Amino acid sequence: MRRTHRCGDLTASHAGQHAILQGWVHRQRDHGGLIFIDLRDRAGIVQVVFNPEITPDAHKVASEAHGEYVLEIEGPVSLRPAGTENSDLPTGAIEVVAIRAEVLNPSLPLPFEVSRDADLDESLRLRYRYLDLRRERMKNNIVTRAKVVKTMRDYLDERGFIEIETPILTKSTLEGARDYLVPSRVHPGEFYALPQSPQQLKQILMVAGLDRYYQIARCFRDEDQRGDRQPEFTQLDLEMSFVERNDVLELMEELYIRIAETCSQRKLMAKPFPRYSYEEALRRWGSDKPDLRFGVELVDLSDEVGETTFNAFSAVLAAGGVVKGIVAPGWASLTRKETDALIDQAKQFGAKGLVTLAVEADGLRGGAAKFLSEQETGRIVARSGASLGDMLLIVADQPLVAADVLGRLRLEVGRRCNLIDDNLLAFGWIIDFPLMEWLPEENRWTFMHNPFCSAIVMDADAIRANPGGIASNQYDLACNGYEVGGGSIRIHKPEIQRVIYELMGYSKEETEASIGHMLEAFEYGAPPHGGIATGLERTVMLMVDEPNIREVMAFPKNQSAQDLLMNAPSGVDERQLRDLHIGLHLG
RNA sequence: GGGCUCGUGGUGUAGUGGCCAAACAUGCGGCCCUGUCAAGGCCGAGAUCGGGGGUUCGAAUCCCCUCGAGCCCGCCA
Repeated sequence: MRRTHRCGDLTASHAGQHAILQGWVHRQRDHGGLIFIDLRDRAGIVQVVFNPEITPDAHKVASEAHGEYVLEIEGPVSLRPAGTENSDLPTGAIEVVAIRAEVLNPSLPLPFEVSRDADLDESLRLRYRYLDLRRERMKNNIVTRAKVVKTMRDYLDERGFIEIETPILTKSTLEGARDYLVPSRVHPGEFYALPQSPQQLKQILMVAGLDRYYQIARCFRDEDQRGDRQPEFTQLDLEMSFVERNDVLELMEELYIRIAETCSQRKLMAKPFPRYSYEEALRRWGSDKPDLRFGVELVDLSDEVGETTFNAFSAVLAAGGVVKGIVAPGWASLTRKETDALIDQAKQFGAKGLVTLAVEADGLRGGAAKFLSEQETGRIVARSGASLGDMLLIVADQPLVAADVLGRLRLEVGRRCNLIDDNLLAFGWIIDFPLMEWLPEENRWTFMHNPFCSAIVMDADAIRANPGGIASNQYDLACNGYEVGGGSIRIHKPEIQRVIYELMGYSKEETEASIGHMLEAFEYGAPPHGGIATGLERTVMLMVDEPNIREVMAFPKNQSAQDLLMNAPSGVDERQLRDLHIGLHLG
């Protein structure tokens, strides 16, 4: 290797050393006489100075170099002349005085500027991802991601975990997201599925006695994109034998504290992480992944309007619903148009409507105000703690709907009122989820977390008798409004596992076809076990304060699941399809 | 599948019916310039305003269709 130093590593302590550097032209400043080039490599930027009177050949190379040319330069590392130091640059005390320069490779004019942090069209960035990744912000994100992964590996290794890989070509599951399928050449008409997570195999590893497993696991889900969702993503997946819920929680909490303290500028809002039951999280913040960085908690106003003649409230209360609200500070000044937009948003979130009541000097203003008695409005204001100039946002609906809609509106309020401190990481555990949830459209039960999650009371008859009322051993890690991860203490007794599938509406045959291999494994001395999986990208997003999962992946796909750099997906050769016994029926 | 927002020189923006045969910054080309660090100064090239159709005396601007992008809802054990 010819290079002697990395550009960004040079400091005053290197002064006097002879350096050979290789890197990219970040910027060039041509003074006609002197030329300055900021040379950049992964470590950073250093100024190189070219003097035409001393080294005319090197100066000529520098004068022809443009942005992103790859240069090799050679010369002494020198303290800068007094008064020309640049304190903004880590290498600003020194410069390299070039005595020789060579263009290793030129660059075409760029489709966008690497040396500038600008908001660019994303399809352009993705098409030229190799240029995008040269930008400071993206480089930092990718480096931080590597640091997070290394922290995870080091930490789990210290605690006796072993990293085990599980197959990428695996079996399709009945429940969950849509699978990515891979046709089998050897078995016509049969398919592998890419794993949505290594869930079943990690449990089988526990049966295998491997005791403490982890994996930085790639997962695939063929669902539509979101800001925090990609078709393929990475999880920290782990599983432990002979543990209880608290063992997993404490293990993960210590890991995430270490990650936050070593990989992020942001500060932990609380440690240890607070724990809230699912019921409390929904009641107070309207979400099972609440953003705990700000208040604006939900208020139950059902009692305050219990006797009301206002039909929108009384009808809902009579049907077993609730009337709940939040206080938006200062929103009494919202225009009619803004208020209408808010109501539309509430409807999009699933509410039948939204009652807005502005707190003004002479009472409450809003469409519903005239239907409420003075006593009622007085009680509402008192209970909610709303002050002059605030606006009450009230939803009357079934408890889950009201909580969900207000939870989303709460985030909107937090954002728009600048109540959120960007510098904070507010982790919290959400525990005591219900084991199962009723699907009215399908007339059956389904699991809340995954079908392998155990109940706190592991009694087959009790579960059968009241599936929705049984508390489970599920736990989620939430942070700043994201679900970072979730896990559970699992079912390790085959007869209990069968009850769950029975409640989900599967026949004995369907159950055997789907998870017969696991049920069989559990007959051979399965240890009690539990684990968790957290999203790596979401973790890194939180550490570097990025709002989008694509910013922490080297080569993400766009909103329509395309890779714009490689141009995937793409058509394939007829011959490949024949080999796979695939015929196309395009609509 | 649905809703919302956006699409103007290479890039990022301004322009919301005539003042626009489109402006600014940056990048690009040329010239000048020996201590800059987003170097500076002067000159120049570069856009049929995503595409198609319509309304109008007149359209980047209004309407319809279409393509593309992003965000959200549905979906996501």
